[in-house]
Amino acid sequence: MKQLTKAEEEVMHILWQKEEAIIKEVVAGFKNKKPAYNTVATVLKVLKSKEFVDHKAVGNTYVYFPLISKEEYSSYQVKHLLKNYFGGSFARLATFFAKDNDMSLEDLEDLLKASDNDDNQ
Amino acid sequence: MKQLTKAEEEVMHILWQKEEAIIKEVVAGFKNKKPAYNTVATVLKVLKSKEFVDHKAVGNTYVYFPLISKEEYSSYQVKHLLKNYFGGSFARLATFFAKDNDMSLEDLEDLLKASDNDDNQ
DNA sequence: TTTATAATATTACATTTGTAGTACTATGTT
DNA sequence: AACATAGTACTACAAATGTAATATTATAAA
Repeated sequence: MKQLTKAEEEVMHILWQKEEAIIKEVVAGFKNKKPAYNTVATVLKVLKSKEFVDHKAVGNTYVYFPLISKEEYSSYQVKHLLKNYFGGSFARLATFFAKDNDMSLEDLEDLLKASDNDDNQ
Repeated sequence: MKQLTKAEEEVMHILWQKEEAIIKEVVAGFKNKKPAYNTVATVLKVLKSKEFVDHKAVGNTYVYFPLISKEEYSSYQVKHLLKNYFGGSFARLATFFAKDNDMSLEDLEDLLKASDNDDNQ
């Protein structure tokens, strides 16, 4: 799987959230500075060529949808991060995170236990 | 902080590992296909302009060294990942990781407890 | 049926990235 | 001093990325 660029990632986040959308809706999905319609169209064309999205004809327009789920891409990202920065060890990442946030490992375990009881988030 | 590209990231990993190095040593640090000397020189120039590395004159040559530690960049990466893929929640990342690796949360906690006793890695 | 509207397709162009050849410079060797 | 060697600097160029203007096409309205 290829890495998403910044612009591509933003568009994907919108598509993941909306599940499917026409170009206009993707533009609308941008929070701050909305890019031009054509800018988004170009990014979507690239994403299509990379097989991250596809589109289907609906009425007289195209509806775009993700081919890669957010979970699949998340998984890829986590693996990359673990492999390249934490020697492939989740424990090492957890330790790092705890230290980086001034927590003890116990704090972190509590946090996990707590989330265990949550309704799955 | 800017994101590192693939080529830049590889060079940074070598510099992080060696702590400092002349260009030739960076080239030697590549595992498989070693890029041309000039390729590495160019990447290093970009990294210098982005303030990821700097160099100092030693004898008649330049020695390159990181300005950003691997830990700082790791921290940035983890934050990005949490923010964009796990709603900023480490617990959610942990849950995802566990599920993605067919582990229960208990397994994960055990794993953390075990690493707790390790010599810090 | 001309005209407006909404959509996609085509084209453009600056910047960044990836890769590297050639030029230049300093120093060590004969 | 002339030459080889090892290093950096300069230049080049294709591909990818980011951004978007303009052109074309297909309907909807007048």
